Amino acid sequence: MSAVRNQTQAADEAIGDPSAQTRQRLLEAAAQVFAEGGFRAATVREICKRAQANVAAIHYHFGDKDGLYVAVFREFASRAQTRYPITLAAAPTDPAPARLRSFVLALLYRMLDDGVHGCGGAILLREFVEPTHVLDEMARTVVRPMMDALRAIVRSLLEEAHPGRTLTGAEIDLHTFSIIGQVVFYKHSRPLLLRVSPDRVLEKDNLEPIAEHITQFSLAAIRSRRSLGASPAHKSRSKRP
Amino acid sequence: MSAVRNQTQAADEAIGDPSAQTRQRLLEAAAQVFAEGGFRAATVREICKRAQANVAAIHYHFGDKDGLYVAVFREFASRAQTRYPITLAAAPTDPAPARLRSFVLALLYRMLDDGVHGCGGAILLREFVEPTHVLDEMARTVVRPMMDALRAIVRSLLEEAHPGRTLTGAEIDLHTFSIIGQVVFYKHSRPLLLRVSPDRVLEKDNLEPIAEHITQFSLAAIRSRRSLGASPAHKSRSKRP
Amino acid sequence: MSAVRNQTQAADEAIGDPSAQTRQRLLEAAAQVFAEGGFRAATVREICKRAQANVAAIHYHFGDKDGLYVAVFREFASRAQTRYPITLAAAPTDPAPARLRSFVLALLYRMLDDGVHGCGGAILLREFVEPTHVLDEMARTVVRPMMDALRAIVRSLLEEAHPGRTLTGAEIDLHTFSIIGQVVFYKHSRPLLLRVSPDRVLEKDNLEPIAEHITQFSLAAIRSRRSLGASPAHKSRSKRP
Amino acid sequence: MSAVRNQTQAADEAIGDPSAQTRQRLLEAAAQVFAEGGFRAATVREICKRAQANVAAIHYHFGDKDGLYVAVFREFASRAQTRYPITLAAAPTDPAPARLRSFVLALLYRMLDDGVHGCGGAILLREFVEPTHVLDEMARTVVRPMMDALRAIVRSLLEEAHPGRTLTGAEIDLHTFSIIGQVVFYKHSRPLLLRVSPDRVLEKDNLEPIAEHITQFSLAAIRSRRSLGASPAHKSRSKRP
DNA sequence: CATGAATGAGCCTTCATTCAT
DNA sequence: CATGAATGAAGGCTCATTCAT
Repeated sequence: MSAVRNQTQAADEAIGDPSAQTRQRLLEAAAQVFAEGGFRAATVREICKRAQANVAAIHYHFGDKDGLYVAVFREFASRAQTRYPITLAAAPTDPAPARLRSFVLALLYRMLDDGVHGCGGAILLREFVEPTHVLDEMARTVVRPMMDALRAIVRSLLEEAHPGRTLTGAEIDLHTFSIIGQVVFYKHSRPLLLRVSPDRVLEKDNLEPIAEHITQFSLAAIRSRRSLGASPAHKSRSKRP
Repeated sequence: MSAVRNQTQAADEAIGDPSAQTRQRLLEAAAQVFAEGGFRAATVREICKRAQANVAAIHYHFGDKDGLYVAVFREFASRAQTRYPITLAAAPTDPAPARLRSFVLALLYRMLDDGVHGCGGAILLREFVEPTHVLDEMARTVVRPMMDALRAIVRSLLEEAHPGRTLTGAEIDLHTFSIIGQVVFYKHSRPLLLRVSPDRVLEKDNLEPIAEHITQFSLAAIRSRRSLGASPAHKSRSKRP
Repeated sequence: MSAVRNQTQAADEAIGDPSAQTRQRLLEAAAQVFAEGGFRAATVREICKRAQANVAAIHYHFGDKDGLYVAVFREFASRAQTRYPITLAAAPTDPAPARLRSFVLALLYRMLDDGVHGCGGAILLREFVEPTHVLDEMARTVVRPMMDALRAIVRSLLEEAHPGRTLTGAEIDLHTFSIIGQVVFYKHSRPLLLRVSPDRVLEKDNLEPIAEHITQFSLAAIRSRRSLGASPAHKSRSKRP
Repeated sequence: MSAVRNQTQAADEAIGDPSAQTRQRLLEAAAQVFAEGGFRAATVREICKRAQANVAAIHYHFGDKDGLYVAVFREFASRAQTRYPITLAAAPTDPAPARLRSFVLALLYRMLDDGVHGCGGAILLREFVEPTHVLDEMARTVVRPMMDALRAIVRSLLEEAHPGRTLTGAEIDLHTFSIIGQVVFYKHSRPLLLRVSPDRVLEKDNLEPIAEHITQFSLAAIRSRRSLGASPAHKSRSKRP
């Protein structure tokens, strides 16, 4: 472990540094392999073969397979955040609906395109199924800020739609999840969609209509008189007026 | 493979048959182990130990580890369908909103209850991340009928809300996915919710409020004048007030 | 580890049991290899090759390399104790000098011949240089009883030689160590003896004269008036009367 | 190998030479690491880390790991001989008993002090267990002169005790070994002593009493009438009163 | 039929060593 | 000259699978 190169040290290196190049090739190859078969199925041999590096290079640069995994994860997380900055999608002064649209769009783009070859998302997805400690990190550094941003948007929208109404945390959360759920569905259920509705699989050319639909669907729901008419409590099941 | 016992043969056996009992114990144990660590991480030794069976028993009953996996999958798929029959959730004659509510509720229950009986859901989830041929089977026999049922409900609702409007397949699909997405979010993103909003993780005691929210949210969205105002085509990006 | 076979279970097996045979071959081969290069240098592959067994057999029978090592150690310790029972070397009623002679003889025999191929001693020796937890076990089960036996003999001899003198523990220990030291020298320093005095290396044909010398040397020392004239304390360095 | 620096060349360098300093640091660090875990367990990386030198430095200064080992060995052998010159322990004109005492004392000091300056003794000990070609060198340059010195002392003592008796080489050797055996026991069996008689482990504060005991014990034995009563031949086994 | 032992491939890791700077 | 990166060979261990009973 002590042989693992200092991360900042590595980051400081010029791009042209041959060492950094190997490190980068390793990172890219690992992303692919991890995405294809998961952490367990991935073999360092396969990764090294694709990166045209020696088996020992991984242990030199990243300490061990785990270290490589974490490095890949962070790499792709930061890339996604750089390319599709969710919180900056819309100016904070924009009206809430525009910010919602920006949010949905950014999230969809990120899911479709995240990472250079779309591996980042696949790896994240695996974390859902078999969480490791990197998921904790992701939850803290990526997901929570993102959710908080959406919560703020949702709160604005609900306050506009229901002036004077006091909003509970549960109400805001449920609306937030309804929006996120719609978006991530296209990522999570992609293998299924490929099999039952190949035409609707999220691609570049249908990303914007899908974003528009989700935005409108959600705006309509939030603005409806009913959206808060029913408290999240049980009595909500009684017939509506 | 030639040593694999004929399945119907096995099914025909009396319940009391010790062979059938072993088979069943194997199935239960395998479900647990597969759910806990995934196909790859699961070891036949661990499964056999829990099932109190011999290492070779798996190969006798199921041919190999793969065969066992498929058997487990089918077993739990059929169980879920028996317990929470989604298509039968509401009488076909019920009004569409009631059928929607039944659908959402059944789906949530199924997702939650999978965990109770040994992780059928967890295993299915893994298929999303790393599809095998059993996912094809699932898509055909389980998901497609379920989606078609929801599509029918959505169609009814949209027709009620927008009489005279000609609905495109895309419109119906997008609405359908918006509903399913909201529901499955609680399953797919559970590990994340546990980390960022532990209070909102789907449990028995908040299942019904969640179902109610999703139903109301979706109904409001569908009934809104705007829900179809924008066609799924690109022009939807024109500025709205 | 859980897969390691129960030891008593293995011991109960008939000698003819093929499983026990493999186990035994493994044990013998391991003894050789461990003796030749030490624990670290020994490779399971080499051991298995010599035992004509598969690499995985070791892990099946002994859990891991460590387990095999411990098993080898115990095997040879118990063999040595069976063949050259030190405490039984002489009847407890024999005169102390005879018991001393028996002790020395047994210890020399054991060192020369211990284990089937003399590996047991080599392995024990390595423990001295690089102690592992098996040395603790050996110290408890083998060395301590042996030393206690010798201590008793020494005490008898000293009491005979110095009637009325109160013996301290230190006095007895120092004499005990002087005897053991003479004996084990032939084992410990064998590689050196081979180089500087090849004629004196302990072999079967000179074992008895060596034993006789050590016995007489020690008896003479113990019986001498001076042997206790000097207390082990510092003042002992003053000139003797 | 061709890259290995000439040793005299290195020795000729001024002390202040950074290259010589590195070489020295490497030597010290290697001594520690070799002593701690043996040749095999020692890694060049660990040695270089402790010496704050580059991984390749070892190969530059010593050719390879083996070369380093030999260098360390020679370094510490010469140091020991400088500090505790055994053959010079007593003036050749001193009476034999005094010379014996000096010898025993010097040997004990050497064994104990090895540990202080970084484990020359520990490394030597390992050679006993797993001799390499450096042991040959040691036997020639260190052990043989030392043994010859003791042999001379023993011969003097025996001649004093048994005037007129013709001494055989075997007789002298056996007595010599009996003395050396007593001394080195405290080094060789130290790990065992730590476990069975922690109070008697050789330390600075009990070194002199131990030396005194060994000296007296041996003197008494040698001077006894019996010490040569039995020739090293077989008839020695005849019963004695 | 069912069991315990055996098999061989493959994985992660570590190490001494060498090669371009 | 000295450095940091790269190399390839093992090593211990695990696993699914298959034999003989």
